[in-house]
Amino acid sequence: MHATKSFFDTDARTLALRLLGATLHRRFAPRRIATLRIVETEAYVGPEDACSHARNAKRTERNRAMFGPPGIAYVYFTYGMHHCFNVVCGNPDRPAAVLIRAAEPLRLAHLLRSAPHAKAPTSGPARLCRALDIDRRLDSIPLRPCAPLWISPGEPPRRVAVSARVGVSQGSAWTTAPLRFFDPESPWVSTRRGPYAGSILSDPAARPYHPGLWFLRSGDRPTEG
DNA sequence: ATTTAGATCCTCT
DNA sequence: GAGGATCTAAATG
Repeated sequence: MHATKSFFDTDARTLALRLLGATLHRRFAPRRIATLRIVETEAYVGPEDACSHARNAKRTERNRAMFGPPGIAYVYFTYGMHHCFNVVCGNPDRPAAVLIRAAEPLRLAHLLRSAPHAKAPTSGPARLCRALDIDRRLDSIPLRPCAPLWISPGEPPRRVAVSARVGVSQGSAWTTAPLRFFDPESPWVSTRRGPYAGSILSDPAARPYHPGLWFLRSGDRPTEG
């Protein structure tokens, strides 16, 4: 079983929630495929999102994958040394994507590459890409089975925690929008400090996405454990 | 345990 | 020429 087109063909917030617990497959060679459980995601919801690379629907050479069809990869390079991996969703008129921030290695973890002394080599978007050898060569590729990279549905986490997105530009309401999602029980989550501690999303299905500043009315409970 | 500075270069203005 | 959806090591309390 792999993710069908409709799995990705939805808004970014829905996909970010849907990807928690899903399985990420990285194919290094024909029979060398590492699998990981996705535990942390961020939604970049559309052209109105001031923190998105596709803000104002402005096309550039870098972000062109975000304007492509649902289910392709968007891999970008940043800070002179790091790559980050996103799953494209939405449609060409509403460029949107989900950043994969952390995953738990499940199988063939020995294939992963990491920094010499990294304790949590797949916790954090750039660490994950380093461990999985993801770079711009994989930008825009369709995420389908036997590709270098694909995703299959998995068991959702028991609970979902939500927080502001990490490291996004300051100065707009989008900076603090609750668009980062993670499994509060996973030790592989990248950070839980300060504003990123998160709060429990009591009923994800009951909080449908509405375009605009919907998140300003937020009533989630504080986390514990 | 928490904070800070530096790395490092591609992309866009 | 400036800044970035980050990370690490070093310094500080």
